[in-house]
Amino acid sequence: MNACKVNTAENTELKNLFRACGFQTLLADMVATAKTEETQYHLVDTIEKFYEFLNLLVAQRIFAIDLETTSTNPLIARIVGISFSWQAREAYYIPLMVPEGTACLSADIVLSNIRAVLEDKNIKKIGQNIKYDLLVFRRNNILLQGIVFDTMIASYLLNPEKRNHNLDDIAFEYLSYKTIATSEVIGSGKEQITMDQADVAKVCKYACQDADISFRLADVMEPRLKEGALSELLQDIEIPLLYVLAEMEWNGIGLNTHLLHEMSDTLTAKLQQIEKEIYASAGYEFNISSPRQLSEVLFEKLELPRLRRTKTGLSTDANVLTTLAWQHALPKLVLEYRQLMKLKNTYVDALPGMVNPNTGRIHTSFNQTVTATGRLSSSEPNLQNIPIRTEIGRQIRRAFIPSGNDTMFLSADYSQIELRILAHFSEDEALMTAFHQDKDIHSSVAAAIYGVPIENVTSEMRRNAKAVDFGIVYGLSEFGLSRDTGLSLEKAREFIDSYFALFQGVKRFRNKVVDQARICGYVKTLFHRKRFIPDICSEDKKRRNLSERIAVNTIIQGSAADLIKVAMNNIHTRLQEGVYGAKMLLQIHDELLFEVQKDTITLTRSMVQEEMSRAVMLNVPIKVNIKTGVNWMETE
DNA sequence: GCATTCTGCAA
DNA sequence: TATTGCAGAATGC
Repeated sequence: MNACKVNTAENTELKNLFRACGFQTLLADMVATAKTEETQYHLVDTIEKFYEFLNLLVAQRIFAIDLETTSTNPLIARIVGISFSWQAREAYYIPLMVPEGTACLSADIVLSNIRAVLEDKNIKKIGQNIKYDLLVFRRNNILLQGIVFDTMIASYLLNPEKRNHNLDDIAFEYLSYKTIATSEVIGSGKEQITMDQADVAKVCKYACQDADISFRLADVMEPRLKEGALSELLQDIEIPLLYVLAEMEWNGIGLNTHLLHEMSDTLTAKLQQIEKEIYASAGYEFNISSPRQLSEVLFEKLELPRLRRTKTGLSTDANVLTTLAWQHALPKLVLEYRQLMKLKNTYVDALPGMVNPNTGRIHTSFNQTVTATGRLSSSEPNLQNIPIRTEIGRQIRRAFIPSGNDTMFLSADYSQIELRILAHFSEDEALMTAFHQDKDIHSSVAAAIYGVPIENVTSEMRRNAKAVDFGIVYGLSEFGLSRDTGLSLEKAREFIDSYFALFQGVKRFRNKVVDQARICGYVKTLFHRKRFIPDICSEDKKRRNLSERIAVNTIIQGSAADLIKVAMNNIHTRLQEGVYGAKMLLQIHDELLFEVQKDTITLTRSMVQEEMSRAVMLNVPIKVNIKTGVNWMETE
């Protein structure tokens, strides 16, 4: 049998996988391959064929669609071709870009003829990472509608911990199908497709395969989702959300690059100054950014105490340096240097380069299939970790600006949403009461633990209580708590004990979660998002403990993620009423940032407030704080 | 060039 | 030796 080409590394990997599953069969016999399967892939490259194709297309109620493009960035990409499949092992490819000198259908004619089908919400579409296609179509003034299935999202819901949800991996997992390697068709896959590298027939084969596989996957994955009670989560939350995320990515956010350039110059001057002081303090010049060279200075030259080790040497992280700062001037200088260098390299200097030349704005990617808990992630650039905690860092937020003088930012954030969800699940009397009475939750917890009236809670008491509240959400240990509060291990243990004595509902909830996880092997969120916890019964205490923390945290963090996704969908629907003059720009886990027309700001404010608060009914109130400002710093 | 390690930013 | 992420610089292969 002629199995497809598999490189050595992949081959070994597959064999190991099969061994792990107890299979002895030869690799070649196990895997269906592109080369041994009968497929009918049609190249639609003449106007006659296109009209034939069109006749078939308009008769379909559901099909898979896939775009070949010139770039991985949908806001730059141009369409190379479009593939369709509405029957297993059969697909059509319409090239829109071909080698120079070759004839090709006009993109205008093709797009204008298929537009009605693409924009018909009653004609169902399937895709792999279809948010991408949605954005590329939008650049071509086509508003894709009727999306009912995304194989990437389906794979994510079936196993959110999987690292790759690319089509090749999913096809192998659910269809035992080994695709033609992309590299065989168009090179490394990261390069742009140029017609010198690949002729149309090859691209056709690859494009048709993707649409075909996507179509077949939907068929296989749908029952799997039903089995896992995940269909509603996909249809009611994730698929509608994909449109919202595409809209947010499309909108982008304005950046005052001039301000950032000024900040960069200031930082450069400060850094040079600190650098000089560090060299003077050390006695010689070295690379401050190199942990290895720095530890040589700190621990060999200056003979400062060696506080903590890493895998490869001595740690020089902020904790270590803060402790060492008591004994020597250098660690403090390095801390300052590191802080400024971090801000400069990661934000101040990097962000201006991410501005899209066509729109003059920053367009992040919101990834829907990355986190194990159901949260979104943001990348290129990550706009979910813009500094806020230190004054100098916070200044960076001033550079994020609304598009014009008639617009402002509006930010809306959930107040203590994770603890409210904890109160909801645990039905803890004390916690529920505190929220019903709208008490400051950390002060309230401090008052209970220290046994003082809430007005007598000191800032230190509150700080410690806050650390425990965080700890509960993350799954706490006395070590972690003592590390965070500076309390002794003994004190930290006492603190935790008294917390659980007072909040017995929380204790019961934790035990219940762990028991459930042991029994079914997974935990579920508010909207039935699942995460498997295979190590929950591990013999290894460390792994077991980690699994228990993961179990508790996933329910809380994941439910909070579900909740804000529902709110985003509902707000998006409301915004389409058209009376608001507002755009959703960013989601930062418990916060939404909007750009709003000044004259509709009151209206938008109350709508956002309403939709976020009523996204789901908990047994405690949901509180939302809303602020407006002329830049992102002013809305904090 | 690519992967790993350390570091540090956010919720 | 607290949960989830992304990214830059140094470093090693």
